Amino acid sequence: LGNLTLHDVAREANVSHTTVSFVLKGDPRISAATAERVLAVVKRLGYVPNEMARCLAKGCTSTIALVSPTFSTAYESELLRGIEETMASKHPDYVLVHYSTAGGQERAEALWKQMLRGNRADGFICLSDPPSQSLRQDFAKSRKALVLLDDHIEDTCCIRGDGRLGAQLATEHLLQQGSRRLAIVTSITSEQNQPRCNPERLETFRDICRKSGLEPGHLTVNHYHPDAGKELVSSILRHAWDGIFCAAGDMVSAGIIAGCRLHGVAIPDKLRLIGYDDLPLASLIAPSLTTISQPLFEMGKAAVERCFSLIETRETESPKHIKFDARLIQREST
Amino acid sequence: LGNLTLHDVAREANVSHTTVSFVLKGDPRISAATAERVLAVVKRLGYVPNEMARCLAKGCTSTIALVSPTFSTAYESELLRGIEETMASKHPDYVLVHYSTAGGQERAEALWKQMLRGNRADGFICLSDPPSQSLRQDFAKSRKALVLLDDHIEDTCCIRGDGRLGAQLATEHLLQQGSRRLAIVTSITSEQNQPRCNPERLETFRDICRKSGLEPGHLTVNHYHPDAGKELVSSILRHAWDGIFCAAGDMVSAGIIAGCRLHGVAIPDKLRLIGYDDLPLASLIAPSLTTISQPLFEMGKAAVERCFSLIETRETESPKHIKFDARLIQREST
DNA sequence: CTGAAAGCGCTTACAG
DNA sequence: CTGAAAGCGCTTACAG
Repeated sequence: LGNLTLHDVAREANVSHTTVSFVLKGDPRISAATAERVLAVVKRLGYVPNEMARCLAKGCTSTIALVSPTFSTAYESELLRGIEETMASKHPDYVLVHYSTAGGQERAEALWKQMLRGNRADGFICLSDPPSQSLRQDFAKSRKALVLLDDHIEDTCCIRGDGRLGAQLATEHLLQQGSRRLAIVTSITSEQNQPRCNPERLETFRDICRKSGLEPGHLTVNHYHPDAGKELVSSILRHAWDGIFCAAGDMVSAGIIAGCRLHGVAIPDKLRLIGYDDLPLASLIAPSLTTISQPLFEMGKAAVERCFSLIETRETESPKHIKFDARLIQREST
Repeated sequence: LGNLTLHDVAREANVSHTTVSFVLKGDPRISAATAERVLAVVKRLGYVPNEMARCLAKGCTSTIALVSPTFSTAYESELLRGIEETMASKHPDYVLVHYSTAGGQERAEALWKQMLRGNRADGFICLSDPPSQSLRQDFAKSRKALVLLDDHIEDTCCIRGDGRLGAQLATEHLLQQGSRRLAIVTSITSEQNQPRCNPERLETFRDICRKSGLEPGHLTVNHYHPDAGKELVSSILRHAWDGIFCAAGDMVSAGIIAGCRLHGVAIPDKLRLIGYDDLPLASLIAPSLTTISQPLFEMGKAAVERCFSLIETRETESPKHIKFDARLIQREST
């Protein structure tokens, strides 16, 4: 509706619309003089190509899609920053768009199909539950790049933190500090697009406990919110746990601390607590939170880089898995 | 590349590709029997229409764009939730995509043009600095819906919290509690896509201070991070402020509290502090934070609703400004 | 150095 | 009740 097209520019510049198209993509066949004239018209008219038409004709999109379970996750903040900044600095010509799979398994599946078949992006960076296997095959077929974060599926490129190391550091630290009744807090793996649990952390925790002759406890939450942590406290008291590895993250940990204050449970004297992620929050609450830190910014950067290397080389070789370090940040809660 | 098209479905179902298109959009002209047959083929083949082609042909996109200064802002979390959930429940047929204007004024401007002229969405919900006036005129011309959050530009539809009320509640509360040396903390309005300052909060704070015969102080931060708050503390001590209204939000407030602990400043005895936003954080830190709460979820919902009413009615009448309430949540910091 | 033509995969009057 | 045809705004061999 009143939108400028290539033809408007062409008419104004007295060339064919093909020439305008060539100028815009910098084709060397067009003489400098013509190019300059066309560019001047483009600028004067404020012409911007219609992306839809361009994509349809070219078959690719110049956009990368970031797919996460929700738009509003605090813990991913650094990860997103890594992704954003790497995109902006290394691939300024690409647009990064963010999709949320919120709304249940079915919606998520439909969204993946939309994105994939609707040809909405050239590459996909996924923080959500990974697409199903048949969808992944579609990805491979359609030669779209797919990078999974915090996951480990053999047939797909994955970037993740070292959950085994993180859990090991946390569990051994609790033992060292003298805790003997240990429990882990994880989120629940579920169909409903709810938080999922990192199995590496859980397994490692259990292994180490059992090797030490202890029976590991297991508590679960179904969302990453302080309230979920608060609600855990009565159960923690009932079982008399004295060391909690909150693999569900710092937000839930903060809730546990708040709940303990309400119930008069002294941290770290009666209960030691370790979180995961090292959010800014961790050093602000009282007592401050011992936690496992991952290089989230770097991981985001790596995801973008892998994504583009998949796009550029169209590798078909076995997908690379990249694992990042984890370290323990000790604070007052242990 | 090997992607299914309407023609593949048509061939398989022994109809014309027009018929398939009609079936897909539920045109009543197609008999139930034919429709069923076609739908079965669609399902069997796993056909999904190419969005790019569809958009090009239709001229609209079935997508709403959310535009924010970064993907990773904690304070907007509830706002985003309101937007997301309203989209998912009320407009499941639409796709919500999130763009970030991070990377400076120029990139932002280019992105707006891309989005607008590239025809990437039918409606835009903006949490960033608003597009320039000329861009806004382009929006009007191209009949794209534009809704601004937390802004107040006459020619455009805006959803915002009541900054005057919030500032009034905060300032009067500080005075009531006995503070006499008041300062406000705001972020900086800048070209660089950095945090911007809400002028209503600043003006109201100053007015009330002056009416009470006090000279208002003004501190600024350039990002919404606890560290920025921490750095403010030495300046706070130097000026001996005893009441701070941190209009820059709870994250910065949390940093001020942390900084005060380091410097041994007792809150609220020596310094009273009020934040803005009522993040989960506010009740978790120690001392817990008195703050101004806005109905962020509702505001997000309203933004989506306004956006669709603009799309549906294509109103040309004067744009509506909607203002939401603010209330004071008193906790330990005052 | 430049242009006419076909095609990307859809939608939608229009005709039968 | 169904189909042939034009068109959405680009790109890109191909021809001149």
